[in-house]
Amino acid sequence: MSAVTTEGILRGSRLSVTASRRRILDLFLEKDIALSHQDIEAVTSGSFDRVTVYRTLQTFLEKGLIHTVPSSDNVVRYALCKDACAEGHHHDDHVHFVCDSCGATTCIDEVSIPPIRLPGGYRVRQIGMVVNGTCGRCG
Amino acid sequence: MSAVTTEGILRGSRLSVTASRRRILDLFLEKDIALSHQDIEAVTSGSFDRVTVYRTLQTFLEKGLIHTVPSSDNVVRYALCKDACAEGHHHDDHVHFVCDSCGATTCIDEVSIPPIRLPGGYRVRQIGMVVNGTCGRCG
DNA sequence: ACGATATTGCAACAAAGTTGCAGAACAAAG
DNA sequence: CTTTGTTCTGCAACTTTGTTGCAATATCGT
Repeated sequence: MSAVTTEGILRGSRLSVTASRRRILDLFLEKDIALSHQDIEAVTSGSFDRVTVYRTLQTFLEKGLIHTVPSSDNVVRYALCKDACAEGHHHDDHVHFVCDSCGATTCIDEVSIPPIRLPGGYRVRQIGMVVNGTCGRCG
Repeated sequence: MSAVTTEGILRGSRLSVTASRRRILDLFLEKDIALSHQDIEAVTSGSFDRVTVYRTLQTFLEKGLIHTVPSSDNVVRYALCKDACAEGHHHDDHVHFVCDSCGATTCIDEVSIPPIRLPGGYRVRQIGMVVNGTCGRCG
């Protein structure tokens, strides 16, 4: 298993390698937290068109490179998928953490979501879990 | 403990009782599912100004009458708080269910969220859980 | 280096949410 | 039931966020 690099991920995705894709993917690898469209815009400010960022995120989603993170505000955030994710079918059953202090959203891959029993009639397909609190850096 | 009524809730909230507030609160009680701004607009279509709906939801939030429900799309949905919620401080540790089929988001008060252990450094304040699947009516 | 294909930027648009302000509705008191 | 101070609503104008079509450009395999 090779180190996870921007180049490697892009090659593997069978997508054309372009400056914007490289840059955005770089950001995810470097920051290692979930990023919103706005976050990305703020950092790359003007290097690419707004539309390009939207489309890049959309493409990454479809190719299974990133997944969306549930949130209570109205902001969609995306995070890098780890190995187990494939196109269309996400292996996304890890806990997401949102720090009250620094606002960062991180995937906690070490902790998987506990099973749950629902009242009769409900059929469970997927479970999402978001924990709010303070992270190691801020606590 | 008295029955939960629109009038009762509004009185208790120390807010002025107005037509729009009564109507919106009615909707929550009647539907018993989480509603987005758009859902409300669709039903009340034009009875009130868009702005009034935004402000009413905002006010209800602040007074602790409703809470936001985490979701994976970019839509903020609100649900009625049960007894335990107070102004500012929500007792919101129940499971939310989103039906793939009918799209309804419901609060499952019967099931509380299992405790969880995070790696060192993290401090937990609140946990949110969203289950996707099919509900009793659709399954 | 070339040609087919995929990607980008632009412009225009649509949808979602916010703000200030004047007029209307409300609640409390007489 | 009327007055009065306060709160709420609707309007208009605006900002932000997200989408679409199309021409120009960059990418990739050969």
